[in-house]
Amino acid sequence: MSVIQVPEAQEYILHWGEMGSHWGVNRSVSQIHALLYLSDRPLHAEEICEALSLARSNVSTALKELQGYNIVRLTHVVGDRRDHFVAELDLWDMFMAIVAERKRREIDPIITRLGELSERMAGRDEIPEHVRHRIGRMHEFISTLTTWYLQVRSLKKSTLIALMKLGSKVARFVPGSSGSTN
Amino acid sequence: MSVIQVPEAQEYILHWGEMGSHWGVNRSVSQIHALLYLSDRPLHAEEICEALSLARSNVSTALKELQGYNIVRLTHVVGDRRDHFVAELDLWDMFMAIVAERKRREIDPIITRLGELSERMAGRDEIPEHVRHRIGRMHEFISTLTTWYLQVRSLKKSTLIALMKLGSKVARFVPGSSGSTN
DNA sequence: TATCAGTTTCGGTAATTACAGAAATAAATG
DNA sequence: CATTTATTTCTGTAATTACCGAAACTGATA
Repeated sequence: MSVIQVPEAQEYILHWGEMGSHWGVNRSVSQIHALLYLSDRPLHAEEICEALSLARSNVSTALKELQGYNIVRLTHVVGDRRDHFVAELDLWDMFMAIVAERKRREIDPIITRLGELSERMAGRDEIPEHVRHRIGRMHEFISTLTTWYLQVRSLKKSTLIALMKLGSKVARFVPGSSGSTN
Repeated sequence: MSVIQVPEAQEYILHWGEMGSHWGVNRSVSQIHALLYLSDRPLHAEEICEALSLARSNVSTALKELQGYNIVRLTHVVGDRRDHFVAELDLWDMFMAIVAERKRREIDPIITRLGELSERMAGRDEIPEHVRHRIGRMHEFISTLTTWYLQVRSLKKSTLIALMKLGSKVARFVPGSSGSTN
C-alpha cells in the first residue's frame, strides 16, 4: 500500500524520529517528514495517521509544523478533495530551509536578548567588568556567525556546492595561511 | 560572593539554559556552563550547587558532561584540595568543541546506520527503487557535509576567521559564479 | 443547507526526562 | 588509617512533554 510496508523504510523513519528528538524536534514531526520523504506519491493526513499510528490532531499539527519549516508542501490529487502532502526532495534545499527556520526561532531571539542585556549593562560600574565583557563577546560572536551565514546563504546553490567541493582548498585564497592544521 | 548575585548574570544563565534545552542539551548542564563562563575564578561543585540550587549529584554529572564536551576544564587552587572548574573562554574554540562532540554523538551514528541500510538494500528488487535511492541520497548528503566539515576543521583558526570575514566574497574564487542570489 | 475535510482547542493520560537525596565506592591527603 | 572530597548508582518523585480522543469551529463543495 505504501512505503511503510518496507521494513527498511520503517527503520529509516524510526532513526529519523530519534535524530529529530536529539535536536529539539518533536519525534512525530520528524517521523512524518521521513515518511513523506520516502513516499513516491502525495499522502493525505489519514494515511499518515494509519502508517505511523498517530492521532489525527497531532498529524494535523505536525504537518503545519513541517510546512512552517518549508520542507513539506501541500498539493492536491485529481478527484480527491482532501489535502495531500509531499516532502522537499532536494536535500540541499531541505537543509537550508531547516537552518533558516531554526535561526529564526532560536538564534535571532537569543541575539536580541543578549543585545538588550549588553545595552542595559553598558557603563554601569556596579556590574563586574568581566561579566559585561563576556556577555558582550558572546553577543558579538553569535552575531558574527549569523552575519556570515546570511552572506553565504545569499550565494547561488551551485556556487555553494562548488565551494564545498573545494573543501580545505579554499584556504589558498587567504593571504597568510601556510599551515593546514592547528 | 559570585557572579550569581548580578541580576543580569542570572538572566544570561537562564537564557542559556533555555537555549540548551531547545538544542537537546540538559538545562542544568547549560546553566552550569553559563555560570562558569561568567565567573572570573574557578568554582568548586559546592558553589555551583548553591548558586543554581541544584543537587550535588546532578552538578557532578553535569560537570562530567561539560568536560566530555571539552568546554570545561578541571583546575586546582592553592590551599584547597577540592576540584575546581573553569569554562573555555575562547568562543571560537568553544563552538568548535561543541560541534565536534555533537557530530561524534549524533551525526556519526546516523551515517553509520544509513550506510548499513543502504548496503542491506542494495540489489534487492523487492524494495521500491525510489526508497533505495532516497535513503542512499540522504546517506551521501550527510557524508558530504561531514567530509567538508572535517576539511574545514583542519584549517588554522586564523585562516578560518579570515575566511569568515570574507563572507560572500569567497564566491569570487569559484569559476562560474556571476550572480549573487538564487 | 447538508456534508466533508481540516484545524484548533481542551482535558486527561501516558511517557519521558530531570532532579533530589541517600548510600556506596573510590581516591587522594595528611 | 582516618578524613576529606569526589564520583557513581539507586530509588522515588517532580516536572515537562507528547499524545490521544472528543468537541467546537472554519471553510469549501455540491
